[in-house]
Amino acid sequence: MTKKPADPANGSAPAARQVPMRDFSRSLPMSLLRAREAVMRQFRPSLREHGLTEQQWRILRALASIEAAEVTELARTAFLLGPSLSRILRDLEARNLIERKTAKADQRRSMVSISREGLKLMASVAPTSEAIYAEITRRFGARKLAELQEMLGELERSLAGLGGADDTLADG
Amino acid sequence: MTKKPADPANGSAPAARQVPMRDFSRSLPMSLLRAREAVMRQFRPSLREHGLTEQQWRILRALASIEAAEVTELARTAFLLGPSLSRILRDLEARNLIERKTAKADQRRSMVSISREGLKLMASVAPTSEAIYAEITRRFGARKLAELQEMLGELERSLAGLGGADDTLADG
DNA sequence: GGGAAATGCTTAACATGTTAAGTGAATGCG
DNA sequence: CGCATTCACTTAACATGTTAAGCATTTCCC
Repeated sequence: MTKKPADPANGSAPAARQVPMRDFSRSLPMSLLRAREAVMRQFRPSLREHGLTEQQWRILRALASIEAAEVTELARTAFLLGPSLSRILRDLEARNLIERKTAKADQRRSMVSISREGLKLMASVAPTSEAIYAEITRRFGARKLAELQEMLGELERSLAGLGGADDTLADG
Repeated sequence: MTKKPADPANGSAPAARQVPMRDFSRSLPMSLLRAREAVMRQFRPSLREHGLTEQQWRILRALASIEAAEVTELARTAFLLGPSLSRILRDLEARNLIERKTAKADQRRSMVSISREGLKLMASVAPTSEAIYAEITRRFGARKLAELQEMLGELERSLAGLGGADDTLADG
């Protein structure tokens, strides 16, 4: 199998490269996607055993660290879009893992917090999760991991304010 | 509002950190997700104007560079799961952007290739796409970009063979 | 005060991610 | 040959991503 398509030294390229574009497999989005998938592949089975998806786990973690939050704030913290979060909160509430109550001062807002049961679930998942993270750190190297995170942060910052079209977000 | 929750210097932390775990916002999956989103945010509007999703674009690019491929090979190249690819190919075929024909030697396999119309569409999208990529490269720095991609590749390799549970993939 | 605009959240609609099951075709092997 | 197994791909079912509407509530401002 060891087949290497799109070899630039190919004397008679059999029809490839019909549109002028950089090599597909080396695009930044692909690199990021593949790397992330390699990481998440490690966590998914453990989460699944506890009946949690990656996003549900993100929400519980976010809630456990900030006590209570409005939906919009939670969306920003867990990096989820409003509609996704809305659905997930509905399900987590039905499973009694979170609690909601509308704010007194502003009927539009609802405060979300993790329930006692949610905390118990977290406590049962956290050890495995931390162990996996430790193994990843060990394999890749703690220093390199820190460097990588730094670069990812820089990339994010360098693209901030290059808004993707019609948006006027700019945030606060 | 420049609010910084989970401040470690907070004299009377109001209930946070109820489960022992590293800081949520600094997890590797989150960093990768945020970085990728920052990048994709740049491309999506342009793709959308041409009626393409990110994944559809990936498939067209993959096909344009390798001429024709079996579905499974295409899934690996475009980094998509079988079911996703199956759906997308159905739609792309209905839009006459790709062509399919079952292999003679093995009726199970189907060979997929990009159509003339698909190539035209690609040609109309590629310039904008390349320009966006160039701007990203300019902002972040070409050298740093190469470094980042190298690290991402290393991360992926260092986690290969740490299979996510019951799998016996190991591939070839 | 009162209506237009903004805000916070939810629903809707369509596309993909993820896992499991299904279908038809090819292979292995007794 | 016959049949269980494997293989390539598709369908199905549920969850999330993404964009656009919808619905209260609140704020702005005359």
